[in-house]
Amino acid sequence: MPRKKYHHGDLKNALIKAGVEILSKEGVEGLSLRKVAQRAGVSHNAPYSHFPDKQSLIAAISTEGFKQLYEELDAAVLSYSDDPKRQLQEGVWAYVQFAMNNTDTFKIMFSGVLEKEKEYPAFVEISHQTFERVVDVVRICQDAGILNSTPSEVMAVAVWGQIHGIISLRLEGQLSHRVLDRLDLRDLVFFALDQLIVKS
Amino acid sequence: MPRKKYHHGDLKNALIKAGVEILSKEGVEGLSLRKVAQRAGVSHNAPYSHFPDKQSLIAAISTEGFKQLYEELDAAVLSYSDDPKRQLQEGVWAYVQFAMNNTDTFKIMFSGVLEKEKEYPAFVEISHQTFERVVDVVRICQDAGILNSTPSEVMAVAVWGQIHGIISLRLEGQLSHRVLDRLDLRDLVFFALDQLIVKS
DNA sequence: AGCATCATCTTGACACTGTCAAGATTTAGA
DNA sequence: TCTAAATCTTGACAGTGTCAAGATGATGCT
Repeated sequence: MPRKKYHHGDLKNALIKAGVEILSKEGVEGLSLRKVAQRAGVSHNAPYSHFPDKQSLIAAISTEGFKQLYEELDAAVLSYSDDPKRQLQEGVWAYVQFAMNNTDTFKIMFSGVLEKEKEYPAFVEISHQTFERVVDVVRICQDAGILNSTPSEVMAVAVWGQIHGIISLRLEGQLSHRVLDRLDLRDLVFFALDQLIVKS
Repeated sequence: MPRKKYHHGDLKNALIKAGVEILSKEGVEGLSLRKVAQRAGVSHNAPYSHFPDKQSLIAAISTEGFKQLYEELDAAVLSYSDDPKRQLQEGVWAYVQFAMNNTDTFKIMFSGVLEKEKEYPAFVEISHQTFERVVDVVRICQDAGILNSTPSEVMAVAVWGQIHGIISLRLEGQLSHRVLDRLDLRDLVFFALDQLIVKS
């Protein structure tokens, strides 16, 4: 494999991977360009050959996160292609699990650090693509009559926002014990989702 | 007023105010202890007489943000005390407006920087209090039959999560133009809220 | 082949950050 | 008034992102 070349071979990806690792071990606070470089075994300025600045590295990490999220979401949805409601539920649950298992990557993906002036087209594309996947599922559920027949994108925002909000509040520690003692996260999310589903 | 005393008189509050100002002018990135101190007209280490570290200042700023949010929420709700649905809608709208008008304060309040090991009791209290206010409104709506009669706290999480998620995605630039071109934010939020309301 | 160009990586420097230690100054309490 | 505490300043340190300049290796042209 491409280890030990002394133009390293595949920095950029090594840097992204190192970033993800630091993120999961030390959290968002501990993520610094210099530590990423050190962990990849290069000097503190090597990253600048591949990323113009720190934000670009973060964008790349976020992009990678979205790719993983997309795949897990897609896999979950495909597993129940004969049952629209189950498809919606398991897709949502995949989203929640991704957030819980990759807390800090998830936070960085939605940390508002991105998209100020710059564009990061790869990031924009995969996040759009992910949203489109949600729209797909919503459309299927609308066709099956378990979601209101509003424009699918609008309904998708309602669904996505619902879940994203709950998981965000959860990660913040903002969810009251009086709630979490009563229901575990899966039940809570499914309850919230049920509120959006038209009663048969 | 307490200006010009040379033990300054009321640093701590001056620091918090300075922090809020920097936050609104330079964003989260631009918020540093030293800049806060400079803006308050004291040396770079003066803040340490009032806050043990930067996180504590952030906690104080967040606490102040929650107080303001609580008041605006409360005022909106009280304005329509004869109409439960309107009460819910305008409360929600106050939440959204606060987020849009105080973008960076809002982000810091929910930035996950808080509540790691330390406690910040004032912050915890006002955020709990705010949540309780939401529960109140939810309970009123349940009594009026426009929200499902589930445990109020659980239903409140569904409502709060819904709105919080949409506004978070909005602040991230994650809301597709295909949605925002069709509906403005108020209509979008109200549509999402309507999905939670039982059809009469 | 040899050579020049270019990408990649290193070294060194700079301003800025959060935080600690020590000292100065003001206020408050006996 | 005198002492102790609270408040604020000065100075230092390691860590940060980023710029500039140089070294090192790979690539491609002749």
